[in-house]
Order: sequence, then C-alpha cells, then structure tokens
Amino acid sequence: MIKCIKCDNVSGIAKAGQIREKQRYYCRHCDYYFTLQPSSPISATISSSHHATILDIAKQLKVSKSTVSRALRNSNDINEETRDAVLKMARKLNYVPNYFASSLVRRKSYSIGIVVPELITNFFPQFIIIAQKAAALAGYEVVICHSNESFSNEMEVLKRLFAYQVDGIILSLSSETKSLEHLQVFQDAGIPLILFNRVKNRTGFPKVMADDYHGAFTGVEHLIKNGYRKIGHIGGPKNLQISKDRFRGYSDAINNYGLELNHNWIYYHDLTTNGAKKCVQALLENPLEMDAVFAINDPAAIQLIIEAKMKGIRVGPDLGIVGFSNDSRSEIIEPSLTTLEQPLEKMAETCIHLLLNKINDPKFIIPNSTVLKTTLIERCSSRKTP
Amino acid sequence: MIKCIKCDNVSGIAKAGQIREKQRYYCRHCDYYFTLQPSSPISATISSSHHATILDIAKQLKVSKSTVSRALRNSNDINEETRDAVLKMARKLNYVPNYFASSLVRRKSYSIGIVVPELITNFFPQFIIIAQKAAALAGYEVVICHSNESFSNEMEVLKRLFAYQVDGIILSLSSETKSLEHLQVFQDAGIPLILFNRVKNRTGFPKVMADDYHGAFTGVEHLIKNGYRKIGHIGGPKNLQISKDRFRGYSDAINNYGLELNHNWIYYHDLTTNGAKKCVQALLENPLEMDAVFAINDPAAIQLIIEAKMKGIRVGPDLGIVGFSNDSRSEIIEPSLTTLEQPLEKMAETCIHLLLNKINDPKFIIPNSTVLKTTLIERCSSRKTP
DNA sequence: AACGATTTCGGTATCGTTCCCGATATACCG
DNA sequence: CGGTATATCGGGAACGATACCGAAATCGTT
Repeated sequence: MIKCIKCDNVSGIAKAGQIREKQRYYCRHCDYYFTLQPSSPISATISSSHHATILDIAKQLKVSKSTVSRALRNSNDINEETRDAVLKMARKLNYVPNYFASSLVRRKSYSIGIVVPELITNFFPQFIIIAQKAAALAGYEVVICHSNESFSNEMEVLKRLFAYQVDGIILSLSSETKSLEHLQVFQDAGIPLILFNRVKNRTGFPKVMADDYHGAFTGVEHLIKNGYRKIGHIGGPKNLQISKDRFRGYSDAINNYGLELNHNWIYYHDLTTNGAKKCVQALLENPLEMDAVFAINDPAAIQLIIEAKMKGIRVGPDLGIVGFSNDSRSEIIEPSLTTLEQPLEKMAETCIHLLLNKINDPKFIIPNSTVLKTTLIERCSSRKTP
Repeated sequence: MIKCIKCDNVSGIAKAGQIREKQRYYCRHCDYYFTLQPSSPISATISSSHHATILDIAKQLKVSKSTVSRALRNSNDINEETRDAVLKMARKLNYVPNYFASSLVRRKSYSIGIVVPELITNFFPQFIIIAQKAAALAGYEVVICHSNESFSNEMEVLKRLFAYQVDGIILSLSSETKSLEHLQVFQDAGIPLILFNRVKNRTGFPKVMADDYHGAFTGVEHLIKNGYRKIGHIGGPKNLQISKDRFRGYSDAINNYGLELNHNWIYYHDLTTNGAKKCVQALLENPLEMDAVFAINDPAAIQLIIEAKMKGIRVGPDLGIVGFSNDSRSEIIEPSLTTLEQPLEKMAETCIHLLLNKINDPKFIIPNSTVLKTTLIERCSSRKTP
C-alpha cells in the first residue's frame, strides 16, 4: 500500500509517470507529487496490478482449482463450508473472473449485439438504454453498433459481431439494405437473430415491431376526421417493410373514407437528414395542392414543418401534418407535431427476452412476428383551428 | 450446401426448426418450407457451424499452427509464399480468429470502454459515433455504457468494464459523482483512463473538455452586448467541474462589464429532465426580475423557453436566453436557442488518440488537460428586437 | 570448404477457466 | 460387516491463440 509522504493518506494515491527506476506518485488529498523507491520483489508478487486467479485462491486454501471453480459457479456438489471459504478468499484477493478464459472454454460470449441504423433521433438510444438494462439483469453484455444507414457499414459491423462471437443479435436494418443474404452466416452458425423496427417480411428471421399499418391508418384517419381531404405522403425506401406497411395504412385509410389517392402527392426519401430536406423541398416547390401530409417518420415531418413555415404556409390550418415515432423534437417544435408513439420499452424488452430464451434453450421457437400497439399523440400540427 | 427442393437455389436457405430428426428449412426465394434428412457424419464434420481454427488451416497445408499464426499476424519471419497460401486457405475455410483465445494469451482485450451519463441529448450519441469510428480504425472495439446520472450505476458499469478487461476507459462523470476514489482500481491496474466533458480537476486523471469558462464568458458577454443587464444563471451540481467553470465564466463576464451579480438569480439543478423542470418552475414562480438567463446546458434552457412562453413571457424581448452544447432541439424550438457549440468531433478523436497512444506506449504521457474551443451559435433567444 | 549469419519453421508451454472422470470418504441398508 | 449409494473433491484435458526457443535450411564471406 502506498502512503502519501505528506498527509499519510493511503487512498487517493495515483501513479504519475516514472523517473529512472523510481515511481512517481500523486496524492489527491493534498495535491502533492512525490517519488518512492520501487517496491521490493516480495510485495511485487502480490502487487495489485496482478489479477488474482482461481489458482491463487486454490493455493491459499490448499484445495484444487476445480473446487474453487465449483464454489464460484455455485455448483451443487460442493461442501457449504468450503464454498464459503472460497467466496471469502475471493473477496479478500479481489478476484474478478477472467471473462476471456471463461468464454473460450464455454464457447459462449455472454454478450449480444445490437445494430441500429442511426443515433440522430432518440428512438434508438432509448431502445438501447432499455435493452441494455434488461440484458444486464440476465448477466449479458451488450455490444452496440450502428450502420449509419449504410449497407456496407451494416455488413462490416455484423462481421465484427460475428468475430466477437456474440450469442445473439438484435438488428434494425439500414435504409440501404435490400437483401438479407448477409445474415445467412448467423443462421448457419446457429446464432439467433431478431429484426426490430426496420424489419423485412418473409425472410425466416423473427421480427419485433410496432403495428406500422394500424399506426399509419390511425394517423391518416385522424387527419380525415379533423377535416383534411387532400392528404399526401412522405415515404421511405421501398425496400423497407416499414415503408410498405405505413404506406398501406395510409392508402387504406384514404380509400376507406372514399378519398382520392393522388400519386403526385406521394414523395419518397432515404430516411437521412439530407434526404428528408431534399424531399420536403421538392414537395413544396410548386403551389401546394394538398391540405395534409402523413410522414413516415418525425424527422421528415419536422423538416416539413420548418420549410412550410418558411414558405408562409400555416401548419395546421393550411397543412395538417402527422409524423411517426414521437421524437423528442416533435413536442418542442411549433406547432407541436402530432405523431404515433412506438412502445419503445416493450419493444426493447421483448427483443431481449425472446433472444435470451432462444439462447438458453435452442428448442425455443421465437414467434415469427411480434407486433406491438402504437399510440396516437394528438398535438397541434393536425388541428385546422388553433 | 443445402439446396431448395423447389427452386434449386443454394443461397437464402434458412433453418426453420426441427421435426423429429429431420431438419426443416425455409427458402427465401420461393417462400417455401421443406424438410431434409440430417446431413451425413462426414459432411457434419465440415459443418459450417464449426468455426475453423488455425489448426484446421495448419492441417490442410501440412504446416504447424505457429506458422499459420505468424502468417495471419503478418509477422516478418515467414516466407511470402507460405503466407499467401495460409491467407488463401483462411479465406477458403471462412476463418475468423477467436477473439477470446487471442485476448487470453495476449492479456489485452483490444477494446476500450466509454461511459456516458445520459443519452437523452444528442451530444453523447454523436460523441460515441465518432469515437467508435476512430477506435475501429485502430482495430479497437468500443464498449458503451451509461450511468443514467447515477453514481451507483457508474460504479457498476465501471466494475463490469474492469472485469471485461478493457485496455482503456473514456469517462464522463455522472451528476452525482463527488469523489473519484472508485477509479483508483484502474490506476492501480495500469489501465489508462481519460475524463471528458464531465471532468474533475486535480485528480491525477487526464481530461479532455471544451473551454467551459470561455464559452460561458462568451455567452454572457453576448447577452450583455445585446442589451441585457440583469442576467441570471441556471447551474448544475456544484461537485462537477463544468458547473464551476461555466459559473466562473458567467460571473467573470458579469463583473467584467460592471454589472451586478445577484445571488437570488442563480438556480441549480441536477442535470436531469425532471430537475430542470423543477428548477425552471422555481425560477419563474415570482414576478421576473431578470431580463436574461445563461443556462449551463440546452435542456435547461429549452425547458426555460417552454415554461416562459406558457407564462406569457416573450423569450428574446423580455427574457434573453443562452444555452450550452447545441442540442438538436435548440434549432427547432421557437424562438431558436442561442447556444455554445462544443467541438464534438475533435473531442472524441482526441480522447481516442490520446488513449490509444497511452495503451500502445505506456511511456507516453497524456497531457493533464486538453481544452478545446467552443463556438457561439447566435439564434433568436438572445435578441431583444425580433 | 568452413564457418557464422540469416531466414524460416516446428515444438511446446502458456493464458485462466470449465468440464469430465475417477478417487476417496462417508452414509446407509439389509 | 459387506456392499452399494451419495457427497465431495482432485487431476488433467480441453478451449484457440501467441510467444519463446531452438532446429533446419539457406546464404554470404573469407
């Protein structure tokens, strides 16, 4: 134990470089630097920089390392007294199990990978927070990757996760991803994979998602009930299921209420910030025929509000807008954005629980698709009268 | 290789449960389920679910595994021809190195831990994106943890990172963290640690941060130059360095321009959403004496704008507001928020590079403190005249 | 031709843990 | 008391990669 030569404190001492063979230290309590001769060989062997192993515990207790391993893993064929002694010694020696050795022999990493397409909106960060907490409760680490809406990035991070030998994967596809052949390797290796939010149908991979169809239907229905009649749409990449489902919800609502579905009022973008901007500008280029727009997500809807206001269009009275996902900005913007909230918490927990079930029991069958309800959040952007 | 019995495709075949001893498959191309007899023992031994090891490569090439290892690690004492042969075979066998075995023997995890206090604003997510990219370029994995502004959570994730044997740590303190004694263990183990953004002075730990003092000074100076005279402050927990530095910048600017520093105009909160709300409500409870507020961060400033508007106070003309960090909401809100932008990219890259330098060369000394310039973003919340 | 230097490779120990198998020792039962 | 069941533990082989040491083989030099 190093003691400060000024205030005699033993805690709060930090190493601060070396001078010749002498070690330089820094005391946090008295803000003082000092040097000490290197510790003697004897104390060096019990230096705290050396991690204690089960062998160290075994030697101290004169038992075999198998016994120590059993005691730590709380196996049942061990005497209670010896187990207590082992646990006590483990605490005393500050033992921390070596994750790599354990994973190597058990052929399990006790970690799961989460791949998200972006971290701009707060949808995915919040998903991650909840998922991480749920995974940690089961003793699993979470490795977070993001593809930045690029297919090649997605491939790359998945390759990394594969090399990392994660026990399972939770994936939300990038907007560029068209085929799922790059996921074959996980299927082959028997590593369970769940798609969420950005899913794809008929792929053999289980999926967890919000009820995009009904959400969209509800959103558009809400616009119609509020008196809007010429409702346009900002969609996403056609290869994504959410684009299809939300479009179907939109068009079915339009048809259901006997309105006209005008294909000139439908615009698509790639879900990036830049793409949304260009898309919205194209939509607003000519004199506006529509009186409302249902956008596939909040960033696009928010961009539309901004640009419409710049053009002098009164959002609400002149142009009703409904978004999707309830981004943190949608409450802030003026007029505030009506949007469909996704059940984030339930979605994240469902993903983790299904995946862990599958990991712990290969016979467990993950339901092909789990659909969770969305909630309409009515705000000002969809009100004709202020 | 499994072939679809309908369309004869070999790719896009997914396992879909088992029936007795028969394996059930699903073909993505023709959307068709079928079953096949289990593969023969011979093909089972070369089943793709078995990861190829260097020993497999060695056997195929009739060389030793040492040679294979050398070839893959691109060591210099190896013949070019044999190396090429090894690399070719590695590709053929779909070899992926076992991360755990490698880390075990090299006593390095090739991963670094990043701990952030929150993921609500987009400051930390963006930091993570950049840091992750920079680390990946150097072949390092990044393990992301968040403390949710709780000291006990911070302890816990740090313990996990320690057990995980990360090679280095980048940490932004939680708002509750008062002492840094829980970081001692990393110092003792020789694991480099860098504090960023939420730092603490005189601790012996190197820090990377924005120039909080000058940023705050500039922000308040900007308010003064725009005609505001009675400037209040919303601060953060007093144990955090950013709270102190930004307060100093605020008070020095006030004093420098001969204005009065009224301690009744200074409010503190704990940097949480709830805390900001309560703090702002306390500030607005009585008839407003101040004509401007400098807030320690954007969430507090945004909350102030919202509540002030609800009270009929015209933000800008009646009450000037300046925030800190340029959150994505600050551009959206009305009136838009004047704020100090932090050099996110530079901060993240600096952290990674300093840390990797230290990891790769223990003699490298990380500068005790790296301070990066902030930029004032002028928007509407600090303009008296619209 | 003899010798040393260099290149190239194989053998083997090692990292820290888990797991299987067998060896004791004790308990139990007829 | 003999024999079988059970509890408890030790020994050693994995897991897959790296690192060290020394052995061949090749090369260059005098």
